[in-house]
Amino acid sequence: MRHDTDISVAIIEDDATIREGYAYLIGNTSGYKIAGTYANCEDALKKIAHDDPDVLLLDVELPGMSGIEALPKLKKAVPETHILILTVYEEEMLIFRALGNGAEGYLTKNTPPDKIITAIHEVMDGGGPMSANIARMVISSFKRNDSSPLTRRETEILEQIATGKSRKRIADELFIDLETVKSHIKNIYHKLDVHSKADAIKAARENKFI
Amino acid sequence: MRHDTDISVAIIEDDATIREGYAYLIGNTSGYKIAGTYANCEDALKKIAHDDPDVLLLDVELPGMSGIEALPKLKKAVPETHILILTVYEEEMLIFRALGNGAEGYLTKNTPPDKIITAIHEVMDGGGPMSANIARMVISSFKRNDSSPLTRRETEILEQIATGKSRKRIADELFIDLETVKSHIKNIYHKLDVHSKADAIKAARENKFI
DNA sequence: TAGAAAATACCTCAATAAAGGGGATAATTT
DNA sequence: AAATTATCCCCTTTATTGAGGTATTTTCTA
Repeated sequence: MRHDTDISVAIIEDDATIREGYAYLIGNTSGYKIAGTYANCEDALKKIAHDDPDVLLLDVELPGMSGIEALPKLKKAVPETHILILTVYEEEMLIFRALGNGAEGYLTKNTPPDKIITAIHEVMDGGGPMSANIARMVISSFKRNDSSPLTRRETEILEQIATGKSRKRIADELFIDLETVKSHIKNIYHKLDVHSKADAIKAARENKFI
Repeated sequence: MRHDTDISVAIIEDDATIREGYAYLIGNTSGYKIAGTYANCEDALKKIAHDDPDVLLLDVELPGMSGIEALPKLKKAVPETHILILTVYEEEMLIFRALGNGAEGYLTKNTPPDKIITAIHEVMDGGGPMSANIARMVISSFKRNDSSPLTRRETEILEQIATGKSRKRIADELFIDLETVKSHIKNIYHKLDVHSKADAIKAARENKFI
């Protein structure tokens, strides 16, 4: 039985078998209906405003425009639609680019059917469904390196430098002398074996010291 | 029945009722056992190395040392233990500080018992269990503002500035003239209504333009 | 409680970067 | 065709940076 309150779902996926599989799964789940299915982003961008789905399942590797490239355009076409990435790719770069471009969830393709349905519901409900390993990667991206060579004060000062503040301003805000800040920076550079602000920030970020 | 392969769980929670409730739940679930329960972090830090749990459920609001302060010390005491935050607090600041300090999951206290058990298993398995709203906050933290006033090039240059690079270096790396970079910066400052690097970075970060 | 580590402050120096102002003209996009 | 974006050029003045030192006080921690 179909209701007006059914959650409408659209799919962008180039593999016809997979696409129809998902459509079959969702179309036959009570409370859900299919608003449209598209084999590529170009096609989707033409039709999606009319179909206006509640949730869009988006593949990232597609012929033509990639799912990630299409994200901002899709967001513009259907701002209310919740976009859920559904892909085999698990590279950090892709995940963070997808989330940065407006994806509200990220599932890998080994996700069992019932979890996909749950995720659709969750994203509608203000959640951020992620596969377990994706969630761990996302959490890891926050984690500081607990064996940093920098002292607490040095870390604090390098963080301030990374916000673009001048040494003078940092000194003022930390209520210490400019010369003290300069000493700390000197020590930071020695420890990180760098000779410039940019290199220090780069080294510290790569190693999660800041 | 208890096995050597049971997942051992410890709990730091000041409310005795809640603490014993969790202990009862976990102790009576097949495949799980309680390694220890503590009412505060000071107490936990004394005993946890001996109890050596696989997973630690950690409250953030505690008398004495807070859970977040204790995180690095706990990590040091039991580096192999997976730490799962279990709290009523949902402030962004707390969440990001907890994850930055080594928490591998974040659950709110309305999480039903079966989900807590699942989360314990998940964190052991390399996942990053989070309550739905926490996951959304975490995902949102990655999302760029799609109505930035900055052009693509301006955004790119401001990102480079935020890495601490000099204008000259940015010009070299983008294969454009120093004067071009200066023009872009001029326009960025105008658009963001700021008069310095630090303020531009701050404004852009706050508004998720970069 | 002694020694180590961290944080603090001071000095000099040359080189570079930043910020603000004024322009102009290609190259894209819409 | 108009608007936006990207590019390049000139000027000035002040502020910042990075590198070389030394030295004191405070705070851990073994």
